[in-house]
Amino acid sequence: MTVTIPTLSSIYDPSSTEAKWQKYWEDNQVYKADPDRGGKPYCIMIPPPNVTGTLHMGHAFNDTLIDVLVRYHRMKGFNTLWLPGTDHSGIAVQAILDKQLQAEGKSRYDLGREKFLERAWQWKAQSGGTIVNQLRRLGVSVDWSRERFTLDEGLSKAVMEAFTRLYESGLIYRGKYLVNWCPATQSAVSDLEVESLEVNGHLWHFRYGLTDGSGYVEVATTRPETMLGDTAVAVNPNDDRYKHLIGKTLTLPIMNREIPVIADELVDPEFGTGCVKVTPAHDPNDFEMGQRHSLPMINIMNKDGTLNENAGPFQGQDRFVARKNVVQRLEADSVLVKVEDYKHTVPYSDRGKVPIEPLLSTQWFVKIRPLADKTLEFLDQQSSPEFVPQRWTKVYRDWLVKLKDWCISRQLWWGHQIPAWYAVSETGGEITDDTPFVVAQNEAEAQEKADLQFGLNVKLIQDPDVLDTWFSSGLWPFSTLGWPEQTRDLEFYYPTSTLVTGFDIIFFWVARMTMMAGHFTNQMPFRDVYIHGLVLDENGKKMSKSANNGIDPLLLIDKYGTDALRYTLVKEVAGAGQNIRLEYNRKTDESPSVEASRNFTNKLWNASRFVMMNLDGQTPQQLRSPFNLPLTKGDHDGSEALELSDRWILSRFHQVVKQTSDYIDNYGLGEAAKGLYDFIWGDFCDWYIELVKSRLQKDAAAQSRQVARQTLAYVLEGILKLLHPFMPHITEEIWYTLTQTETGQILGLQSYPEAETTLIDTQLEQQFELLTGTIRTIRNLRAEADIKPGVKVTVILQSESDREHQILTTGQAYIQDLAKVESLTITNALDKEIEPVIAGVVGTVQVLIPLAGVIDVAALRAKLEKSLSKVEAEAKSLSGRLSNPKFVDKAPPEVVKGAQDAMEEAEKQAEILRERLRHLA
RNA sequence: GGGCGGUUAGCUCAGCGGUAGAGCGCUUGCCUUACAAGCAAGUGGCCGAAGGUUCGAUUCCUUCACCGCCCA
Repeated sequence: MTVTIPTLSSIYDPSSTEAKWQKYWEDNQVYKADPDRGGKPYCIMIPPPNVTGTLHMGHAFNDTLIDVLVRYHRMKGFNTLWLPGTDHSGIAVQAILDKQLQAEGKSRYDLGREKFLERAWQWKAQSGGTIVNQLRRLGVSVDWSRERFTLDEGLSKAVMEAFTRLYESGLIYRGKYLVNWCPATQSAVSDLEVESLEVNGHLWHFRYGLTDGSGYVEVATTRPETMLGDTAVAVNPNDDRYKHLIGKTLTLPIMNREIPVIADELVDPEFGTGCVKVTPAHDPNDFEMGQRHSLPMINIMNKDGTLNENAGPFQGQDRFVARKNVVQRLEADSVLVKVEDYKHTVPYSDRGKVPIEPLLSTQWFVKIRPLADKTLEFLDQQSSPEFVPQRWTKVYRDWLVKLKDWCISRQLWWGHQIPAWYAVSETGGEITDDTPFVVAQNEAEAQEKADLQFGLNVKLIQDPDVLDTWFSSGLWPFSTLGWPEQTRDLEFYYPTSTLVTGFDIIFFWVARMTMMAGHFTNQMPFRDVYIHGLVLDENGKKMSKSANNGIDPLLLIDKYGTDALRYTLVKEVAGAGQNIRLEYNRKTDESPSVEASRNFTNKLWNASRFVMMNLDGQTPQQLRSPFNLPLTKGDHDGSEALELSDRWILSRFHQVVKQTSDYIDNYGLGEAAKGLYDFIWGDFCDWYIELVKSRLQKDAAAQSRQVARQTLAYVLEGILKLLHPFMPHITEEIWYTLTQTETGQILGLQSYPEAETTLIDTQLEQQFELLTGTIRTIRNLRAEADIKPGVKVTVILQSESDREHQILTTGQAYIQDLAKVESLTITNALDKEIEPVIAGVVGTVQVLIPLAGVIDVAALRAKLEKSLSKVEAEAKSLSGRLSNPKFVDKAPPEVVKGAQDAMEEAEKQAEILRERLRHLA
């Protein structure tokens, strides 16, 4: 059977190729994992994007890095699973739906919970696939058969299980505490969903009179309306100014409530007047003081941010309207002392974009210390998980140390409804703070429990609230594998290998996963955490919806191809998890850096095209390797047919194989990508292919020609494998064409190249550098002398060194070929002076090109003088160093030797250049 | 206020004890039939500032300046 390798078109077109392979991989379930196939497990869970979101650059970056790791490990023989999925993102989705309803003049309460959720699922079905489909365009090698969603049946079961278990072990409780209330979404939010913003506000000072009429105290606040809920004024117990007031009472203006003066260490005597008003139901610090001193907690606010019946005359007013009115009233009552401009930070709701209101309400909490402490034990005693780069460990650790209880209830409908059922018949049909409840995994179980506890047929109502989305995301690494069932997947793939994520999500997600995993699985959910930076816009600014400065990855994919975008993102990531900046022109949607990667794909394409054109229709398998591995010393099994350039490229290739694996194994993905770029473009295309061209001509020696073809095919196939994790589509396409493989053979499932150290010859590589250096010098001279590219020249190479002489002789055909040299003389000494001549030097080789025509003597002299001064400066610096006895004594011998060699060479070069200048005179 | 990161060629960034690199840009030649999305040859930097350690500092330490991020 003869298969012929077709020629490729001269320009690579990514769009059709990428679509073709994406479809093929998915249709044929190429990346479906099977725990029973054996091998060592390698598993990564996707950081689940919001189900209704769209793909942004952050996803493209994150998923590309993961895909490189996953594809690499798969090719390295690991039993690999990359599991895709999405989360339901409670607040974000509900906000969108509420907005839609608002546009229709309705609210979710008009619809009712059931209808609302129907609508939510509809919307998820309709727009929810968007991001997943966009994900496909990145060419990710995920196992689609295992795709998960946080509201799936399985994951919901995991959530119920986790909740009930935590509750039963006393780690979840319901209680009345101050929470961060977002009046816009009308839900409690966690500490993390609060963002502190600096604002230019005011500090209002007013007086509270002593009840006994003996004077007054002055307090200051940035939120005057809260005075309506004041239940004390506090001073520092050591503050001599106010000691005598402790225990007395004040009359609260407007409300005419008698409130005590209390002493508390928390009060900073230096701040303001040293007296602070205490509003326990509306301020975190005051709340603590209120608890310490058993103060009444008066809530003056409704959930929508308006004041309630406890606000007296201001009932029904919005909090900001009330603020103005309260101030006006205080002024009218002559208790307002002054108003200062005051810069301070105000907590804002991340989602709702309005100021947070600390509000006293009954919520569900996770008792965090036991969970955090256990996680800290893993970190401190087992260094688990391991952070890359290491410095993030401290950020993670510090956060766990100071972590407080986690409010997990959200006053939303879209999410996992809290599995608590209230015996409302006990409290007149209403859920109150005191209504007894049972926690169970489902209603039937709850009824059973309740019947036992409260008597038969007690009327139950499930808690209307849902859980924080991060509660379910915290279970993601194991719930996706089937937990709480002991599934085969869980047994084999858990704990996962690496978590790849941005530093912005360490607190939100990473810590929650480690805490949940520590508690439920008694181990950390991943071995490593690979933290990467953010993709910044062309001005170095964080991309955000509000700044509207996002760069659409799909636009760049359309323009340059997925592989080009992927390669750009990976290449830039070098270094220690820094942010990367993406060059971008908003007017033209062009990106110079992605374009550079696109050019690289085209280079690879054309190099492959060249190779294939010269294989006479043979595949690499048919051609076989140019040698038989393993090569052992003294073996002559075909390797003697290898020419210098063959041995050189094979050495370089295996060097790069080693380097690439070393880098990837240590999360140096950017370095690996750049190394491949340099090898492919520099070594393979610029040198090897150029060197081999003459051997591929029809009239070349048959054996030499065959070995060149074998080497080309061998190295090209290796390149495709090495590059595949970074650029999966183009490499798959070329490999498919090159190997004329049987159906079902996929490059992504081939073995990654292993470094063959017997083929690495650093000495040979060094020698080769003299040849390339010589070629460069001749080219330089030609360019300087303005010799047309087509014109062949005569060159004399003179060196006293036997070593150099020998290398030049071995490679003389290369020099003649690549430097367009007609007649090449290699000599130890010049027997007669040749003039006119242009000259240069490389190593200690004198390079001479005699010219029949006129030479621009002045230009040549300038050039020689420039080279000379450079070389002299180098020689001087080196000799200075070498004449310093301290250097010779203390520096490592190889450094001293290196300096000596370099000085000798520099001096020799200087001598040659001076000689040439003399001749010019 | 506390912590972290950055400051290297015109631009975007590597390098991090032995005297500086890439891509893009720029200059000059080339349609040398794999590639003009290319080839070849060039140009371009007292490596933010000042001290210190060292035979030697862009690289390590200290201080400072500026930019950015996180936490209060």
